[in-house]
Amino acid sequence: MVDVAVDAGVSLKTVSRVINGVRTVDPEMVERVHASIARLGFRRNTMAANLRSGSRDTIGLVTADLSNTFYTTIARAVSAVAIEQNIQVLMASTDEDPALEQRIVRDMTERSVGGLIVVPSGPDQDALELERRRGTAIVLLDRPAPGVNADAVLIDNRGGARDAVAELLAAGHRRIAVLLDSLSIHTMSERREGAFEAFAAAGVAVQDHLVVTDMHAPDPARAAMEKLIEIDDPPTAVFCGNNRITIGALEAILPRNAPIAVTGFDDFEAAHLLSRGIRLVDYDADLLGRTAAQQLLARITGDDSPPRTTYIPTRLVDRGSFDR
Amino acid sequence: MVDVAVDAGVSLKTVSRVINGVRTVDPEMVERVHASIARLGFRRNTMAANLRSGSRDTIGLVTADLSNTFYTTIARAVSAVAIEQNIQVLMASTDEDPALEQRIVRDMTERSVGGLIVVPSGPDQDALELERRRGTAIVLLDRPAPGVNADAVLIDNRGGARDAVAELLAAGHRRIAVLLDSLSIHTMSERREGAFEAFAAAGVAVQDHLVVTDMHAPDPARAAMEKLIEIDDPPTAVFCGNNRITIGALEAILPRNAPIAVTGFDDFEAAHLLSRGIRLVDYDADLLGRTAAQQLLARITGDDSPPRTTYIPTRLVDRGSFDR
DNA sequence: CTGAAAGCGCTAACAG
DNA sequence: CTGTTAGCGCTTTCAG
Repeated sequence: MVDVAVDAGVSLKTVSRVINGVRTVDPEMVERVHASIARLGFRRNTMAANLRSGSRDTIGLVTADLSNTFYTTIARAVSAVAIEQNIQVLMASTDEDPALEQRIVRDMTERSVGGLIVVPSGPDQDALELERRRGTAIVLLDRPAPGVNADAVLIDNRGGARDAVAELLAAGHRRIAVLLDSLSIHTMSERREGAFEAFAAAGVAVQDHLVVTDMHAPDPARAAMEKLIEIDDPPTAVFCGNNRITIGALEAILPRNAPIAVTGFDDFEAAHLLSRGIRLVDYDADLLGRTAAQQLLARITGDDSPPRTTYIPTRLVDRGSFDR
Repeated sequence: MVDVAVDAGVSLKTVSRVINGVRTVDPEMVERVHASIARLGFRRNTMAANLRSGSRDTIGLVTADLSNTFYTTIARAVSAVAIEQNIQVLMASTDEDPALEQRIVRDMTERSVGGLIVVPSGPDQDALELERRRGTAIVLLDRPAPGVNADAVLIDNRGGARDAVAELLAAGHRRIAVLLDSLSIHTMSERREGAFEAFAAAGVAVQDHLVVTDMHAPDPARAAMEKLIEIDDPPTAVFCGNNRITIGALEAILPRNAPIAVTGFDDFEAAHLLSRGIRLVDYDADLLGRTAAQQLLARITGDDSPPRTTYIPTRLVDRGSFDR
């Protein structure tokens, strides 16, 4: 910047003003500075600028698994909101590893990010609350974190699951299997609660032997479904806790052409190409990401109202059977 | 850091040494410094550290569309490689907009990233070559950029398409439709070349009226396929240039149960759940991302051998018909 | 093995 | 409207 100042015959500060678009500079000087910048190929160093000014124009996005289409949509939405405001996004995937998450969060704060959007991985989020107390703006995404007094943007997991199961019950199903991932994942326990609420509301008892949990991937879900198909009074319907489980269940049901109605949480690519009609709990993942990003940017720009939790609504959609 | 130094009764420099794990410090002092750091809740400022030292521990990933599962897998792979080396990743999506890409690239270099992995969007990549000349390490991903003298990691698009079409020809198909996105996208023109090479090798003339291009989404692909099904001598097979096109073609073929063999580039989620068997050109997207990241890190750490292009191999896989 | 001083590239504060 | 001076938080000399 000194070189530019010398070349343009002005002071360092004037160059700084021109770069920052300060209005109160003689147009003729602005011209000269711009010419020098172009000639010398000057490029400002944002890090140095931020060091003195204390401004933060980067936010961090810490997701559980960047390869999951759900987080991908969110990454895109956050990125889109940020770029509009000339803010860059530092992204990292924790792979559901709490230790890695802590390292990433710490690393990001050391880079003085303006704020963090976090999908919390572990049950113990004291570290996150500590960061928040240190002054890092935090928005929780998809999952709340007990003990962390921050904004959260969540899906209406309970309502979505309740609606889905209520519909099956209304259609006359009485033996409904419920396949879930680990209940230590907040979304899963919420979806289970929602499903159970529907059972209770219909006065139907939950059949424990039809409820299977801890399915992390399609394969175990397929295996569990295969077993359920073989039992004496097999279920006539299944509610799947997420898209991986839905896919696994279909891997068991479709080849056997088993007479089981399929409903699941989350939409997935090409679900509409299935030969059999299914029902899915869909939601606007883009809205989820956007909302979180906007909330964070609001906090960064000074909003200090009490933390609030926003719920993204769900709706049941038809997929498969080439419906369009 | 000054506070820590005062608290521990040592000099600033000693604190710096302890933080950076310099061996030659009296263990007793190290102890005292660590205690003070913990008591004061000191957190080092990475940006300030990098300012003086000139070190770069961030890389940038500029993709065309973060919501596409392809780029997502890559994002995950890059992120995984980076985190192993304590490097953070700045990510942004250009949405195939060359102007936005230029802004993002510039913005990232101003943040003094150590290097950039770029999926180039426009045909004109002079700006990228300029950045490279300024000293930013650049690795091109998925697409080469004419005039940019940098490493590239690409899929063997030509070979994959050639193999796919050759297989159809070997199976006796003579009327093979070819559905593609815009040929201005490098991967598409390469895939077209590969397909045409297979036709030439088999001595079969390409039938122009069966070749349709510029399909950006499933919908136009479906419409095109519907038209092709209606013509007098309809194709007996179709080669689709990417997964969106394959999905669109299937939207036309499946409901009509049209007797058309389907082969396409790219795998997609739940492809194995289709009621009809299809063939897909698959490749290791994770490897693609890893390779690019490793190449970039090698460059950053001083590798100055001539730029080289790496090709990721493809292979044909069965999907659908519940094959597993 | 330790520390004082200079300086990374820029902006804030305060004159003029 | 323009310039001077200090200083962001750390690392790099270089001298003890």
